[in-house]
Amino acid sequence: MGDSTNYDPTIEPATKSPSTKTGPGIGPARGRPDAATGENPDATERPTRATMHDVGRAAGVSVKTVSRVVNMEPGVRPEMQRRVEDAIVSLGFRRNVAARSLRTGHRMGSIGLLVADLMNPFYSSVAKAVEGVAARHDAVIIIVSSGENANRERELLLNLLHRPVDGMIVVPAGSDHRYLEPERRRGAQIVFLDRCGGNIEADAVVLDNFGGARLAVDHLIRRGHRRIGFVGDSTTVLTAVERLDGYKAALAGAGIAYDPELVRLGSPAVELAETAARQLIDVENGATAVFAANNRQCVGVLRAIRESQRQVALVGFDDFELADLLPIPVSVISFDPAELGRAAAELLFSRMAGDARPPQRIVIPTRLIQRGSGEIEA
Amino acid sequence: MGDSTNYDPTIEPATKSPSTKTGPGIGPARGRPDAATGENPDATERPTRATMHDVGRAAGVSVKTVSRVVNMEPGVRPEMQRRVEDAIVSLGFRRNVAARSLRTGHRMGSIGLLVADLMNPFYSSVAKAVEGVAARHDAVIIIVSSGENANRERELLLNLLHRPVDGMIVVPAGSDHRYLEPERRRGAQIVFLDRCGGNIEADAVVLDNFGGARLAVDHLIRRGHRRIGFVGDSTTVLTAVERLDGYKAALAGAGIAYDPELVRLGSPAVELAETAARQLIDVENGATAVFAANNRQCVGVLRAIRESQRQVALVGFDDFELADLLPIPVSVISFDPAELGRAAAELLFSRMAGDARPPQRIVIPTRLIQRGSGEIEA
DNA sequence: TTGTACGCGTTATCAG
DNA sequence: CTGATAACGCGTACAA
Repeated sequence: MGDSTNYDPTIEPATKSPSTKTGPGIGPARGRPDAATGENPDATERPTRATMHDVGRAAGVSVKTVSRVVNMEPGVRPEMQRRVEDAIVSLGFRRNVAARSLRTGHRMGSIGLLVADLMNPFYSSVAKAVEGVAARHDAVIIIVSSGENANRERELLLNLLHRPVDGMIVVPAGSDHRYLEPERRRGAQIVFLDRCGGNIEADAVVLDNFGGARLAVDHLIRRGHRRIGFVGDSTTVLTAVERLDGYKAALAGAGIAYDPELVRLGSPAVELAETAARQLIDVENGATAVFAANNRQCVGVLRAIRESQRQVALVGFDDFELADLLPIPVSVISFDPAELGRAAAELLFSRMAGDARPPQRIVIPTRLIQRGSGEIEA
Repeated sequence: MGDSTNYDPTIEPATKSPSTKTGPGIGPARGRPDAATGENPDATERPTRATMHDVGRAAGVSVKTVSRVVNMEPGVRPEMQRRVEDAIVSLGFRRNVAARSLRTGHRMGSIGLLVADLMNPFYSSVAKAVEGVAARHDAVIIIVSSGENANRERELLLNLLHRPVDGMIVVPAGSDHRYLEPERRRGAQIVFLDRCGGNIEADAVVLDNFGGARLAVDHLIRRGHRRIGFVGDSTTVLTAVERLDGYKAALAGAGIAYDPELVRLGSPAVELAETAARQLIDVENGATAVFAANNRQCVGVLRAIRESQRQVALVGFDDFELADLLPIPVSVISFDPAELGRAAAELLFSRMAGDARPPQRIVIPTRLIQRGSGEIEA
């Protein structure tokens, strides 16, 4: 799709005037650095970017010397150095990263970050943390979002890997990443975040989903609840499975039978979660407490509870701003999303620097924050 | 800074084994496509990425034919087409975007997006919208954040423009962008978002800051308030000035004297805004209402009001999630951040496609949403 | 219809 | 210490 809207159309030539340099056409132009050492008298405007050749010509040196200065290689006479540096600033020269990477193998100074939804604060925090680490390594991040679509994820991943980027941090939507095996063999560095990759041995930085969910449900059970609802992602998402397992384990630990009627799984949209929660609490013998397995769904459940007449306890997974300012402050399983991003980014850059340890699996701990909503008694 | 932590160190050679192809060293290697048409018997693993040459060799055709297939140019015999396509999938070949752009002028299929803070929902929404438009044009976005630092902004901007990217969307932190003039003359496309660029004639997509602020304060005045506080950004930020002007205009329209004591300007950090708001309301003859000029500061004011004993009216600029679920639902000046991002991105892509109209200035309207907090009477 | 010979801007090799 | 020159992977005249 999107072919007709591609901005790489054939109309371009009309816009761009034929380059004023590099000679009139084919053939070995600029073979000689132009005997005239002074200014160039022909051009009133310079439509093209300055290259190392331009800098060299302006400074009266060869490209290699310019390259040496730019890359801070040793062995350049101070005077040359200064001449080149002056030319660089006066021409506004900057190294072309694309051309550089072409030559050196692959170091674009960019890493890819694939998330599900940029607007989710969880991913924003991750992105910010990743960007921070990247900046310290003089790299930038290319962010794309899959919208939880496995096909799109695959397309974007392969696209980015072949741009190429130096490495990738991936919050996977799909569950089968065998297609990345060839890329990894070719040296692509990939770190999974929040969820492990499927059918692939790769680094991953994840949360203690099981433990966190168990903690939440244990807490509700201790408050006397026995009919505890679960609103979470579809089980195609690994984290959802783990959180559901934690929920089940807590119930089992208290001798409470698992009731599928109290479990609602679906896409992490606020509206859907709200509907689901309504079905759990606004019924006879409904849930007296709900565990919301992610931040979006927690908001949905919150809205459902507000509309309802009943006092329903709630614990969410993933903290959110203003949770403490609500009429009934929301208790949550909390962790630091930035920590996830940071850990993943550090691991990635360490890999790119040559770290060849076997695939790591880093688990970020979670903890319970009591604010009121989870402390409502049954 | 960051030199020592650069991940482009000299240790790399140890990691990468000398390429198994491209011949043993200097000289015109691969001048002949290797008479052996079948498989290559030497390598047990392939550490390098497949190139068009590899595909051509595997399919028994020349690079040009591969290029034709890849770019869907006409004039390739169906059989060739199939052979090439088979080779492409079996080798996992993808066009190297960097190399391509090097040749064709500059079309990296990537645009830069500079924001102040990725974690601010406002910028997240913008980023998501921009990414959506970019995706429809088969482009990706490189996101960097300035942290409201003008020097860093300049560094990042020039860095990105010389990577190169095809275009940039910029939420400026600095107030002087003359350094972008040369870049623009060289054909760089730059669209400013939320705030206009300084000392430069360029496209901009902005909000009706003046009108929105005036609307908010008018509303409070109509409720009988005469001591209305203002918490906003430092006046180095243009939007802050405009919103302050709107505030002043509303006061003037009602014959209320402007009192600098009621105005607090500073960085958009929640904690700072909270402190500032406290100074406005927890004093004798303090403000009975507050206008918070951005979403972060609104949260700060909210916290201050909650801690205070007094009933203080509040209107914020920029809506936020859960505003309607708070004990006193927050009235806001609302607009669609996604609309800003969309408009800026569409304009940018239109420019890149050759649109040469004079610089545009697109203003996104704002409106008041009444929820309760702004309707508290004086 | 297909292949050959460049050149894009940079880095690396090897002579001067 | 410095410079000529060959790649890197791809697209484009032009020849075959």
